Amino acid sequence: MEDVARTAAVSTATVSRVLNTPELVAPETLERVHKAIAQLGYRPNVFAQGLTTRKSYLLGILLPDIHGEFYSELIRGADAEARRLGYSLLVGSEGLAGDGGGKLPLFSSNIIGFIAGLAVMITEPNEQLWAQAHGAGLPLVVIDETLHGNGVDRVLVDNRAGTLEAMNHLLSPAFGGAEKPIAPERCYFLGGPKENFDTAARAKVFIEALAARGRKATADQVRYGEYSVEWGQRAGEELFGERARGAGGRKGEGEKGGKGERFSGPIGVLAANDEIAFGLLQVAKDLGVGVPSELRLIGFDDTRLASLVRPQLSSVRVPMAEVGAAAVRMLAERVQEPKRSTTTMTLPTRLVVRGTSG
Amino acid sequence: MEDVARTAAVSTATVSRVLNTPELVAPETLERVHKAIAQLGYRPNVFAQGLTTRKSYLLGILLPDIHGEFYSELIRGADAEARRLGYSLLVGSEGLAGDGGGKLPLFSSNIIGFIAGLAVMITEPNEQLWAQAHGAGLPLVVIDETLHGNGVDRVLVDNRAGTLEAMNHLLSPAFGGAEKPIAPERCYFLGGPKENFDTAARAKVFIEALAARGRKATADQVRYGEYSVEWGQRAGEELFGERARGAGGRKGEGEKGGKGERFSGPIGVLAANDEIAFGLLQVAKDLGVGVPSELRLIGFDDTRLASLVRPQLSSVRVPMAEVGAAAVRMLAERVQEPKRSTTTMTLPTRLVVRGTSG
DNA sequence: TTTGGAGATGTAAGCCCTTGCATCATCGAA
DNA sequence: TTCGATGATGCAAGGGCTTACATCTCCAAA
Repeated sequence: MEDVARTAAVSTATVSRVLNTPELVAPETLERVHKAIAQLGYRPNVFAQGLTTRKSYLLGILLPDIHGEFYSELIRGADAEARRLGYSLLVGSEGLAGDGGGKLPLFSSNIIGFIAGLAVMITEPNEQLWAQAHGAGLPLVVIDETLHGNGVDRVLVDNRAGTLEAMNHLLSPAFGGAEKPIAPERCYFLGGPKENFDTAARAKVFIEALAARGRKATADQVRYGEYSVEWGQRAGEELFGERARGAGGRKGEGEKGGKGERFSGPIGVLAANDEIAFGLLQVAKDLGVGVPSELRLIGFDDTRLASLVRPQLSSVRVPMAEVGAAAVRMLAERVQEPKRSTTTMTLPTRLVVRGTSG
Repeated sequence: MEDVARTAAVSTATVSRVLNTPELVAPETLERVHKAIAQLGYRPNVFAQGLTTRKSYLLGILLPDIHGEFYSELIRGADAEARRLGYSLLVGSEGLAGDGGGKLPLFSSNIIGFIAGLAVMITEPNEQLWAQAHGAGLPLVVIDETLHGNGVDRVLVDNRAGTLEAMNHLLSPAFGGAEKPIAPERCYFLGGPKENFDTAARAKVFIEALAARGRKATADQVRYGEYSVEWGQRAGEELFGERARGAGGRKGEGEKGGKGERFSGPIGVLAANDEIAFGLLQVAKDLGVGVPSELRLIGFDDTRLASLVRPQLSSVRVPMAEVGAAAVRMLAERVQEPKRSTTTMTLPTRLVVRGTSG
């Protein structure tokens, strides 16, 4: 910087001003300094800058995982917004941390000091992280969980509306009566992990929707597993296995409702994400179960997967990119204005009807 | 830091030593200082640290995209290795940058100064980036391209071996003669973008493999598109559309080899990645093309997708996580020892045979 | 007893910027 | 002509840490 100053015959203060507040510098000086900078290839030292300004343009985002369409899209939205606002985004994930033995910090402490704020999507309770970050006085935004009271900015997804819409689609006569509704006792919910916030919220609404039609959901109807294709497949095998047996198929032990059940009407399944639905769909096809004639299936998230499979998957659209973007935006606002009152933002969901639900 | 020093009745230098070179500090002092640190909740200022040590524990990795199993896995491997080595990883991508209008830097210049080194996987030539990063004197590792001569550390994937193995599998009698080989003129290569390094390398070997069997590959047999399911689908429709027409199907214009060709034996397809293969497979099923009886299909990368679809996809395994890890490792080594001679590392590939290739 | 060296700690310079305040030149208004 | 604004620039004080070098203790060897 001194070299630049000397070359341009100004003081280092002026060089700094050229970079930070050019409107305070005389035009010809500006040009001279710019020339010197270019000529010497000068790049300001970000550490020194950080040291004096105590500002950082790095935001962090912590996700349960980075795999899959869902998180990719979320990251994309978050990153785009961060760039737009002049920040960079550092992505960490539990999945990544876990590789090292489960005890690694989600961000190495090396990095935490660089970060101006942190958006956290920890879908299962994680008090330790919470305490650590909150204790460090780091601006925080929580994605998609309602934990921790109201002392924090939050971005939520309207699980209720989306699930309700899906259930209505399965359980109610369609407009004009073109489709027959599914009987409440023939509806299933295939969740992710039971403790997962989204799964819990969606299961709750599923149960309520059945209750509203006078059916108390059995444990059988609400199944928990994980957010994976494999679990969807397993669940499908169980489900269709049971029904096949029930219909007088193999083993001949009609322990479930007796023969003929399979053909007494289609079953309806709401999956907690598209991966689960995908797995289920695959098994259905393998077993020759007609979709949507015998199985009406709705996924969740409306990831790319939904339109890639055949028949295309009906799914509750969750605006993943917007979630990421909103989180970053809120975070940036809080970073710039640490004492503004906390906000909660709820993003809408909506059912996208495709082939698997008739 | 001064507070800590005062509390522990030592100088700031000793506090610093406690943190950086504890072996130089007397045990009881060590304990006293640690206690003071804990009590005061002291956290060193990373900017000041960076300013004095001129070291950073941030590595960057630049990818064409972050979507999809391939890059997720690559990132996972890179991140795990970075953590293991005490670094953190910052991920950037062309896809992300593109969101902002295509002209955004892949990393905002805010951040570039924080980074100790950069791993770049730019699958298509990008001189500008190259010049920028290299000019800044930033340690660099190039992933999966052979551009830029030998002046750089590189991580490569053995496209040749994998492609060759796949082609042998398609074109040669299987061990024991259980499977019939595909005729060379009935083999197709479905590439990604023509300029893409990997696609180019694989296409080259594909052509060579045919040549070795006396068949000069036609433009028809080597098709370029993009690395997407959609392109796989489109390619499939073209391919089977042609053959159906050729077989005297619709339109009746036998412009391709006359009727009966469809049944004169199966065709073989090598896709440049699993997504393309997935799209093709889907269309094949839609059109009632038997797999593997009429279509023998091999994908590339062996992503999770390959074992999720039915029938499961034969695919050339590319060790994605290892590629990421190797890149980070090389980068860290170069950061620590800037003038060591450059290395090129080639990671092995191998064919994983599953249902789609018989 | 003296002395050299090892071990522990302190002193202070330096890393590279930003920015409040001081200085200086210029110019229009009184 | 003088004076107060105004605009442009310089001066220098930090900001929090690391580390070469200096200092001081203590102990073993001479």
